[in-house]
Amino acid sequence: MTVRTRFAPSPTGYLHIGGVRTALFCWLFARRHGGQFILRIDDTDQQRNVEEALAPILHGLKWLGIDWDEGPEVGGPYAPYYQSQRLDRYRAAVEKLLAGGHAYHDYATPEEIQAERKAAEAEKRIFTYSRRFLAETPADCARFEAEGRKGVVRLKMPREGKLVLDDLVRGRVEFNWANEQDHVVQRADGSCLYHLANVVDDEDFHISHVIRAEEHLSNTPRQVFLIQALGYNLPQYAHLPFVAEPGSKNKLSKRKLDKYLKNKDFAQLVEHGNKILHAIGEEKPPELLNPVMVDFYESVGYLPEAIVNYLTLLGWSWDDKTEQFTREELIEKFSLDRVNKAPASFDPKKLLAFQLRHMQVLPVEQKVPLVLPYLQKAGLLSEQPNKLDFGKVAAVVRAAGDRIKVAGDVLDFPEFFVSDEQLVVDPDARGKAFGKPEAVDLLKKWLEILQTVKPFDDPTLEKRLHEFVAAEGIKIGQIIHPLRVALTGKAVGLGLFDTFAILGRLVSMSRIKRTLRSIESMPL
RNA sequence: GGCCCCGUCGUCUAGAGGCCUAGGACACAGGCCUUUCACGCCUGCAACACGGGUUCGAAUCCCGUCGGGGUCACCA
Repeated sequence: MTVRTRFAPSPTGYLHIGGVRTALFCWLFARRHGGQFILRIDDTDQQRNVEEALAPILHGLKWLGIDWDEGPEVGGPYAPYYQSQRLDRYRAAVEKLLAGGHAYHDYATPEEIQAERKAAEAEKRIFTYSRRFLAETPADCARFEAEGRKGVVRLKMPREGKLVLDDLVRGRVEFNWANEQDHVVQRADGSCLYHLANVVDDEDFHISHVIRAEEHLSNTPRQVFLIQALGYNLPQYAHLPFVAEPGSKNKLSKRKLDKYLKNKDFAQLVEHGNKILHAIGEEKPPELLNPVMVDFYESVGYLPEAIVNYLTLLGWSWDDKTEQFTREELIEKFSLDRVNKAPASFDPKKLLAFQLRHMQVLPVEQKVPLVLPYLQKAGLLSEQPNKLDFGKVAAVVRAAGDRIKVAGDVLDFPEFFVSDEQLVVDPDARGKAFGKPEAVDLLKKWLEILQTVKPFDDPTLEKRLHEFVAAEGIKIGQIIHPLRVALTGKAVGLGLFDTFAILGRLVSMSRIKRTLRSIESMPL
């Protein structure tokens, strides 16, 4: 049997982190078994512009490398893949249901149904529709319609027996048919409902494995009924636990950002992203700067590999120690029977840890293009960088090493890309570094030496500074800290000798001189 | 509330009757390295929800309790 899985987003304008996780598992499973992954668009009942609301979702999936074999943009043998274009299929299914006696026209008003439901609740018994407005013949229909009633089509659900389902992640699950309602499949206006559409499409697309979020588990009986009534093939089901809020078991939701911000780790994540977006002038309104959407991670410079790796490990594991996987390894190793049943809460700190690991394996040449756009958007690098610019960026990236965790972190080091005049000096750092009386004197002496350092590179500079320190009988910190502040305006940064080498002799010396002048004109 | 699902360190998880005085990772604390920061290294803290069974033996099987979540639409 060919494995065919599908992800069926509805066009909401953004890609939710929990949604991608589901898509990822579907994709991984299909790839693992050499099958197909299908993207279907659940756009029934969609008022807004579908293409517009779909674009960010497709973009997000592509960014993560989750490619689809059939669906929007690529088409496929069972097109169309938009539900809004398949309405005739659903209507045909309704006719078949009616013809087979598995559904009936019903003329009860929503209020009448509601009243029955209330009554059942009051008597503490399971609500079962009386079917008193059921119409099985054209004559019945005509009679109700003459009363001005509008008809819907309801499923004639079984009222006894049970459904036994073998779910690929949850194992055996049982439902009593008596608890199921006569669900509506076609509205009074003739349009069809999701569950019907869903089942028809899965059949039409030959979906072999329905892998979806746990919230659909309770919907499964009615879908199974539909499948059986229509004579379709029953797919295998796998209900995934959902991604939960940080530190809780509640489903992660994009609307509760305010609440999540009270979580320290989450607040830190947003703050980190905010800083980067601010620097590149792409600040977003708070509702769009939302780490619940994958777009956030792309815009601050996370690696898709890291997100994929982290998300896969959220609910799935390979063994008791391996955590870092490449995409290929994931495809090779993924299986549904190692998917956990309990919801897993999203941990921003751990995501960052995965990000670091994936950054660490990238050579400098691969990090440079990642980092370039951030420098350009921040106005620190020309749109058409020359060879020299590339060299400098590469040098900064190399020297920064693990300090650049996400691509946007390169903006922590603007000192290498601004002129002396533009250099921002942190007053605290300045005060601390030059508070010692000997600092100015040492800086002046070192400036003399600097002129003669040849070649002006890391090892030579280091050697000369150590000699200087020995000759002066000082501790290395006494000179290193003032120097760093003079060169970068900050107390923290790259290694001092890297800083010298990247800045070059000219800039280094001018920044030291500038600092000396500033101390003289504006003592501490 | 009915139905369904779930319940191992703060978090992600390993664990399919003895390998468990419960392992790994992130986080946290302390230390080391060091030129600041990041990285790295070492050490520590820390969990089988509870109660009954079954068994020579249970985190693992059964029952119950409690707790958490999902779902109950002419939404998807």
